[in-house]
Amino acid sequence: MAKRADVAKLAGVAESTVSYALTGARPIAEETKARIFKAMADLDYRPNAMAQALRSGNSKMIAMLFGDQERGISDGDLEYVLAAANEARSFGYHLILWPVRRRAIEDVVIQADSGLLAGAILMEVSLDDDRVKLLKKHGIPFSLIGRTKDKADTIFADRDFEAATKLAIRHLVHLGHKDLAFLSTSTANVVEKIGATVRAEKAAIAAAKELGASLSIIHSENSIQDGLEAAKEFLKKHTKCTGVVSLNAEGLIGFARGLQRNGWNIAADVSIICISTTNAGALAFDPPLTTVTPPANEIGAAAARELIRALEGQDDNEPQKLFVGELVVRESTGPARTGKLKR
Amino acid sequence: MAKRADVAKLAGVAESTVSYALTGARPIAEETKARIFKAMADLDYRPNAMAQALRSGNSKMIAMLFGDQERGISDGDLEYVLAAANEARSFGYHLILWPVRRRAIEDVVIQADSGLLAGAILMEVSLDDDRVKLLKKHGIPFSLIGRTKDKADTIFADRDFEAATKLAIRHLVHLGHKDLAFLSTSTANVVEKIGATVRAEKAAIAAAKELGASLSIIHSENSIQDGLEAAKEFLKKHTKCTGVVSLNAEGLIGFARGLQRNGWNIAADVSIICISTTNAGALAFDPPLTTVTPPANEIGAAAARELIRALEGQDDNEPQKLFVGELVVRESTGPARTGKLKR
DNA sequence: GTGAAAGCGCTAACAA
DNA sequence: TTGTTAGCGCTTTCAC
Repeated sequence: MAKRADVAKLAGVAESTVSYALTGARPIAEETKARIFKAMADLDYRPNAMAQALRSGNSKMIAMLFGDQERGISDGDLEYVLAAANEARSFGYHLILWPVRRRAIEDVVIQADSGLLAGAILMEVSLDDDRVKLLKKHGIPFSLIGRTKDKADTIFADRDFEAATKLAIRHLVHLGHKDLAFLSTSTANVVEKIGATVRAEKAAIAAAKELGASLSIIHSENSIQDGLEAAKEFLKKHTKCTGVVSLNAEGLIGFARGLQRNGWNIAADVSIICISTTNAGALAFDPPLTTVTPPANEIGAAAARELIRALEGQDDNEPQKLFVGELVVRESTGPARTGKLKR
Repeated sequence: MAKRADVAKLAGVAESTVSYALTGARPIAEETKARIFKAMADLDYRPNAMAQALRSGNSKMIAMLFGDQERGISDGDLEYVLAAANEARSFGYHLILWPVRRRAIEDVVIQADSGLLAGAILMEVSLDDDRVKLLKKHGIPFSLIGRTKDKADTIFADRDFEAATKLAIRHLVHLGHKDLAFLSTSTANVVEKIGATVRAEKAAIAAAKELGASLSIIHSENSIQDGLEAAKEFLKKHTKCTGVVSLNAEGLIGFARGLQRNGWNIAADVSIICISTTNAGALAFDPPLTTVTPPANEIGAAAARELIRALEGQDDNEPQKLFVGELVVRESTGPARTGKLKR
């Protein structure tokens, strides 16, 4: 593989001149530049990435910290990761996918200290996240998908749960629904509270109040089995609710199934809208699910982009961005029932 | 950040001695070694990864080439990727997630030439894959998830479609099914034939023959909509079939829905088994789907492991591995119906 | 059992 | 506008 020195020799210039021609950090005579580029092409020259990284101190690698072990992986996750990888590539950066248990973050710190990592992106951020503290303490640049409670000096891309939830609730209210339920994971006994859960619930309560609807909270783990249980609870205590907003995607599969098994008709008897499933997941439902779809692409891309901008010392950044997502009306929502259940 | 020279000075030895203490490539007096490690600990020393890579010519980075744009991403994909990333980490390697259109592979070659990449893992391999040829031509080490037609000198981890399909068909035959259908994507007009499609269909035909069942092939794109169409075709032409084996995961959602809408009872009227969905996907079905689940974890890990072994010149490798997957009997299969349909 | 020194390929301060 | 040179931090050959 040809190197800088070979190019310089062939072009009849100094090695540094080749460097400057490449970076443009110094004016080079057009004619010289042409000779240099010709030489590079002739030799099929590729700058050595490791040498550049060593010399410049920037590896152009960012790690995407993926906490699998804890709560399993969900359909949507890949979209965030790919979006971040794509965005990183477009800036000449590379995304290292790093599966890491919450407690094994030290490993990442070590690799950052070793110069391998320029920065990191964290997913599944909890409101009071030890990992964030550790990265801050070690001065490792990072961005979040999600956000902590204290968000000063933090780069993040997260969902605007206030707006997303309001979009969902307003859709139902416009359809004439007055009594709503909100299906979500409980945060009561969890030490590491995920921001999404806490914020979405708070936002749902506020939006319902503002839009003049009643709201019952149904807490249930995000699994099909637990969703079935939640349906039982709903059938016992919340039958006057005609509209359900769900933050649980997996759980909603069980929840809807539970209602259907009891003879309920989705849309006709009860409207259901999910604010956290992918479009593919929504279409797998029968009937297809109305959603406020998380803009995973935009969020993943923003997390990568803003981290890279910070790494490069850009000043035109918007380090804290919120994304709402789009209301996609499919067939699981309809006008509030007025008479009896259709069962 | 402390470097080798600092450690050497503190331990009162030469820089090279520190290196040898670390690699063990040369005998070092126990007492010296102890002093060195003490110094490293005191200074919280981390070897510089970039310097090591530059000097040794091994970046310890492997790229996972993820061809998104073409056929969309599916639920199971993340599992392969994470497994590979995990396995790579356990060898001290890093997995770069590289979203790349089929035609943009040159980009990867460039980065390999630049010393950034030690090797690559390819997914969604077609029987006659240009990318494989290109990587071979450029001498870039790689492994495949899937395999090409000509598999000489190629490292791969793939599914054993013969065995997996036979497992599925045998399960049905044991339940008394004699007339089966196989649901899969057509390969007729596709230039880049994905190995899975071709091999699974061939294997299904062979297994049915061997086990004494008839087999109708139903070709349908792998989408819910096309699955619904396939169900119509099934209801028109294949009503004597009592068992269906599907290679399409997404498409099967539509297919099953189409049958159910027509009053068919899954399991009672027709048994359905899928050989390509995740366990999570199987549970989202109603009734839960019997599957021969692809061992994505094992396959992803093997692809990474064998590539790394080859990179390190190990000789105890098994570069070509096939994985069957496990038959998980859930509720979508049952004894073949004898009398009328239950509709 | 240990040390000295050359150099991997590139960048940037200094010099002209 | 261009050239010279000193390293970035590590490995490894050669020498003792």
